[in-house]
Amino acid sequence: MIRAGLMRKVASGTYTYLPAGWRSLRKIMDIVRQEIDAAGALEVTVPMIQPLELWQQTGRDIDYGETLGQFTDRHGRGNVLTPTAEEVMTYLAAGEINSYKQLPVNFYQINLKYRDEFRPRFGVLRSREFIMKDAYSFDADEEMLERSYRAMYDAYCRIFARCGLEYVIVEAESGEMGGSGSHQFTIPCPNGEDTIVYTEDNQHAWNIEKGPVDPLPKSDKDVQVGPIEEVHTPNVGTIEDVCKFLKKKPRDMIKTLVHSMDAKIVLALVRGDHEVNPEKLTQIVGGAHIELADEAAIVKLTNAKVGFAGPVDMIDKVDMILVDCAVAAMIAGVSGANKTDYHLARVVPGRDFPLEGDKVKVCDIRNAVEGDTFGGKKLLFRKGIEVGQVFKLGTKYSKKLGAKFLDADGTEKPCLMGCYGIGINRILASAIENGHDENGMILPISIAPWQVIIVPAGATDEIAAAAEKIYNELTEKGVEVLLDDRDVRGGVKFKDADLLGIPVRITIGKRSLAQGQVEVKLRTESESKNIDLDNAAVETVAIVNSLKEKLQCGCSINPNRSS
RNA sequence: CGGGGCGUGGCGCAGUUUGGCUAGCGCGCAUGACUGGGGGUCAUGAGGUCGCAGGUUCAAGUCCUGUCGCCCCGACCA
Repeated sequence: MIRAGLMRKVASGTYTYLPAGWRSLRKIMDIVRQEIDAAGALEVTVPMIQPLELWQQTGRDIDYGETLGQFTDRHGRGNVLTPTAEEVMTYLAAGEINSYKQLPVNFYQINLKYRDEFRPRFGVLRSREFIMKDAYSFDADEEMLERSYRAMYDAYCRIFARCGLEYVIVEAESGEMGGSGSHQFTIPCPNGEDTIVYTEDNQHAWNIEKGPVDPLPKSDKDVQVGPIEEVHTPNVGTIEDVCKFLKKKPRDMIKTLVHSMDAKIVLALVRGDHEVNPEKLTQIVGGAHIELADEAAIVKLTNAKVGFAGPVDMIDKVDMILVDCAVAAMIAGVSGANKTDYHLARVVPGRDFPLEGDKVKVCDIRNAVEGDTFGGKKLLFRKGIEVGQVFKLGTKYSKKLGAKFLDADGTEKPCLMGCYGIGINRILASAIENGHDENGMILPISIAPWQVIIVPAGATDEIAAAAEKIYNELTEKGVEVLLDDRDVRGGVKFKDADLLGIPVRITIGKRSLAQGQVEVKLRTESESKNIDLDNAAVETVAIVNSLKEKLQCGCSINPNRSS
């Protein structure tokens, strides 16, 4: 994006958008605005600098942590640089909404957001400042919320299709009841930050953080395993080292991860080749804050150096043991011995540590991996960029900020809310990520900075006049045209036209002009064709229109929604 | 926050180890000529507080101290 002259970096995570880049962003914003308006939402704009008190009322000044940009003004008042606007929008609604007769209503804005990212990276994909469309719906009951939610969901589908993007809708909350409280819209892309897990029939997709997996079958219960055995494993604390040392595979290991939940200790057991999924852990412990214990706590618990923790004889020393289904399905495995430089071989789940009891839970606590299934269907993986999310908030904010209304039955109730975000910059970034070749960008016509570029190749008056003529005609017909009238060689202009990714190029040269013709070439094709100068404008309009019609990339994986 | 690296014309870098004379190179830029369909050639020229502050020294881009900024890697952030 920097090479193409779309933007320049000012500081880590902040960018200046140059004319071409800003035009693209504006076109994306126009599409978003049209579709969100059409879905019935009302555009407003709220301050970027918001009073800290509002954020304290919802507790999000703490929840957001250091990502929340703050400063104190000269009066000593706390201010927040808005990363999102639930508080202020709810505060607005609290003042405006009194009666059920005013509902539903949906306020949105397209505005700069700020997040003090601990580490901005991937260029514009994770920047400190970015443009976001954020909408907030206020409803009287579940059914109304579902309609508001659905309206946004559908609008998002239209938006991404119009932007010429292939997208995937992932279930962001594992929906136990069939319906889901949140969906993410993700653009598949090898460089994406997120990993999407989806079933082979394309019916379900999740973020890896949420993707459920079927329990693995327990193989041959009858196999007799010898007694547990302690083995000396000097200085081999990691799974990899232990495997090498004992000539085992990671899948034969039982990995024991000590977690702390406030003062409580929780053991999480997963197979050596699996990864614990913190999101699933949080879910299982009922949303409590749970994290990997620090070294001191591990040493204290196991009486051993880090790397030698194991589940055997631990049940009385910890508050909970969470056993991943895959571990429960193992016949026997190798685990730490809770003794520095020792491991235990032939540890049998159920025999050498419990699989049931008050403090024990066998459940799904790991990331899905290649080969896993869900509902019997194979799980597949793709990287992606999250560009939008729709979310049912419920009454979390409306209760705390007093967004209430008087219902038809005369009782006062908090509004049911939903929030809906789209990252404008990320749409552009992912369009480029998925649309480029060695010569530069290949942009969909709906978001390219210009639809057509005119390249006069040669410096004669005739060529300049013809270029001017087509430029004027196309502009009159409402086509967005860029005329490259720089005094540089043709090759330079061609390179730049390709780099910018403008879908249609009209080249005017001496040879073809002598026959009253100009050349038209699409960015996506290598061959050009000649058309008459007199018809050039008309034919170009037709080409532009057909490109627009061909846009609909659509959704490749769409969860089968119950509603 | 931890680990590593880098700040020198607009951009990319060399020079720093071992202090020394006028701080170089490529690209870009300006002017002119030749050129003119995929980043052409030649000539001439402009442009630098060496991140900032202090110190050592006869002498600092180079050594010392502090400070600021940026990049990369990792602790995992909706």
